[in-house]
Amino acid sequence: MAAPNFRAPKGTRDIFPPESTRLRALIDEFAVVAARSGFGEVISPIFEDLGVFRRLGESTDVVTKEMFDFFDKGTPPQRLALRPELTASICRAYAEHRPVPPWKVWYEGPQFRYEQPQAGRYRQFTQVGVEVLGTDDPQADVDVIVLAAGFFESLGLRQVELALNSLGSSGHQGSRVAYEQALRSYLVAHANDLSAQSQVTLERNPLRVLDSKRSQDREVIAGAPVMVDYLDAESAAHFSAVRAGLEAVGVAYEISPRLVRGLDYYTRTTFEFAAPGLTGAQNAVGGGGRFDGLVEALGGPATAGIGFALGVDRILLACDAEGVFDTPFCGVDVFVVDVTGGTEALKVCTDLRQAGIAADRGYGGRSMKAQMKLANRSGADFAVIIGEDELRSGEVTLRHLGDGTQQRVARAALVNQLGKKRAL
RNA sequence: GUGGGCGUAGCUCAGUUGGUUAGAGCGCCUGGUUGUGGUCCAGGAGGUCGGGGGUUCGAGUCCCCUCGUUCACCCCA
Repeated sequence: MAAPNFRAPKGTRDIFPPESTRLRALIDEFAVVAARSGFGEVISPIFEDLGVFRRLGESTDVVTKEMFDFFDKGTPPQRLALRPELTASICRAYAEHRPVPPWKVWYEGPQFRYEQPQAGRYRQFTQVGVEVLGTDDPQADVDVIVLAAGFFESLGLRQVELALNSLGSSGHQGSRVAYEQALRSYLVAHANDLSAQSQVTLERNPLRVLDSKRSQDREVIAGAPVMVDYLDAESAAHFSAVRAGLEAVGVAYEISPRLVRGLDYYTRTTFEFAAPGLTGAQNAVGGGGRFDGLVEALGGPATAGIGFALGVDRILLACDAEGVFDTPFCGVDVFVVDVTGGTEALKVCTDLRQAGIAADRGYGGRSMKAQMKLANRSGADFAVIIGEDELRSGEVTLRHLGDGTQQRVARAALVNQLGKKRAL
């Protein structure tokens, strides 16, 4: 392969049609589903003060080693970072502007993590998500989960599995603290049977050990105390209300007592969507939970929050695996072939486009044969052909590219004709 | 950050134990007479074999480094 001077940076890629069309369609579908549940879109900056993301927790990899951070040109320079996720940005926006709760927002866009790329894992990736701030009503949790499940369904995905857990309340009196202590002492007692990596993880955050996929750790983890047994009364009630809500609307789920999400801010409800159709280890297509302390950690008022983020790139892979959500058509309706110099194509295309008909034409005054090839490739149903004859008589030839039939049509009647044919 | 696989035309790939001007299919371009695509036929363009260094009379083929990619760990979407 020739060696171009530049390539897309590691872990990033260029997305061309028709894949880009499909990605856009997926985001559009999400926008429709979210709006239907009363969510409005928030467009926040792609970079933030590094401190915003520091609040995600100093024991998370996302914060400690995966941040794309840099200094701006101010005096003194400000330390900024490309967003590794959007929940923190949304909470910062809430703390800054104090919208009236409950604040229901959805978002979409690129996020950045300096990781080792892999199938379904990029340094720049796209997520869609929602957050509800300002209520800890368990039915908000349910609404949010049902929204995600409904979105998967609207794409045609059938095999997405929902795993549910509660991490209990955080804070000094919270049940999470009691559980962490119990878990830590259990794991410490069995440390000799854990893998070396898990022993390191244990120091940092015992909860994360539950996430280990190493076979060596399996036995110890299986015997570990379970969060659900340590829930305080309030958290337990919240959890069973969420479960009751899911059952009321018929959304299937599985309690997954070892589901630990990677970001430290999660409290109480946590959940994850997995697509078993995806090969490899990257089969989580989305996840979320409560982050009741995050707004406060960012300097805002004590505010409950619940939300999720879905990985667009992985969802598309899951759609491929199930053979659903086909790439939408991304061609034009009509292709104009002009062998009289091109000015007629210019005029006809302009007329068609003004009438709302997608039209394209060839450039460079190529032969009719070459232009017909372009017409064929464009995906258009019709070719409008303009030669010297048509030019003289004020007509065009309208050719149906499917069956090859064609007819002469007066120039003035073209838009009308096409409108009628397209309606068929 | 750690380990394994891979890296030949735009795409998917062949390239014998290192040996003459590096190939195929698809795609692209131009033709197949006088204005017509999608099928068919014939031509053509396009590669310093990811990049750099080394071994050798000679390397796409061997060695080292590097970059990218892929799989796994880690982590997460």
